[in-house]
Amino acid sequence: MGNISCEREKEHQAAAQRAKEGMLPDSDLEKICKIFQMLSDPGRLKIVSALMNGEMCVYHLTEVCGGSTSSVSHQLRLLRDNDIVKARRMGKNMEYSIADEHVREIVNMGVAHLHCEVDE
Amino acid sequence: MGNISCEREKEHQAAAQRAKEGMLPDSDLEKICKIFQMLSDPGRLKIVSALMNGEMCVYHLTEVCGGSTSSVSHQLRLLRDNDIVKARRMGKNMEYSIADEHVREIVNMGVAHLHCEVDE
DNA sequence: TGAACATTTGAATGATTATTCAATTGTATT
DNA sequence: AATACAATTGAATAATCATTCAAATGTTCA
Repeated sequence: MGNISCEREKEHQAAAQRAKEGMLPDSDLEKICKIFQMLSDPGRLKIVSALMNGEMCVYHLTEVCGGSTSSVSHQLRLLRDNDIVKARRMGKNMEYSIADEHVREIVNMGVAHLHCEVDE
Repeated sequence: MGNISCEREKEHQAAAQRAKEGMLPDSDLEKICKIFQMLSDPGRLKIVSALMNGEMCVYHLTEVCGGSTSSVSHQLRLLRDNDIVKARRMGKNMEYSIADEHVREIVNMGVAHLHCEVDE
């Protein structure tokens, strides 16, 4: 190994060393991935960004986001299982809302990245 | 439509109204999704978080992240095509690095979410 | 030019995933 | 209890995706 010839070899080995030492355990990486995965489908992201405006029931979510009640419900189940949204029953309806502030921040960060285009 | 009976019906309609008015166009939603999608695979997230420590070549990335050179290269291609990382050639090697500050922030946010557990 | 190194590519496989449709559960109303 | 409304579920299909292996490209050095 290490048979690499490159001017900046030292910096790279140092970076590699830091990366190895600081690398999160796989279990953590998988948890983080799950959050991103939940936001990586247009339909789900639409639901989440709709909920950023306040609590809503499935009926309204379907009206706002389009698609069938069933597909919205399936998406909500995934979002719920992965703690992106939370739900509570109010009579016949289920009220969905954003699970916590972190989710808001992550989504807002995605939106921010959209507007501020690439630097290089 | 609108035949919903629920105590908080007014709030929900207001939220739905705001959501409709403020909803990002599909093209924007898809762009944001792409970013999240890139970070939603453990292998890719590992690569990205390794690169948070500094520029590295494919050889070192493979050493740090595991897997085959080929799979790392395939993942890097996706990350590159979607502006998560950037590359430049240095002699025989390709040097990869994080594309911009936004990517760093989004990843850091994911890590932060990990430590600060659910509020409710 | 040829040999060795570093990385990329393409095609193929198997695994995950979103959506649809039909059937079902839970709740309120009469 | 029966009806209607709201949401969920499960199975099936089609689409997307990560990984592998073998072959190819680009680069340096003798």
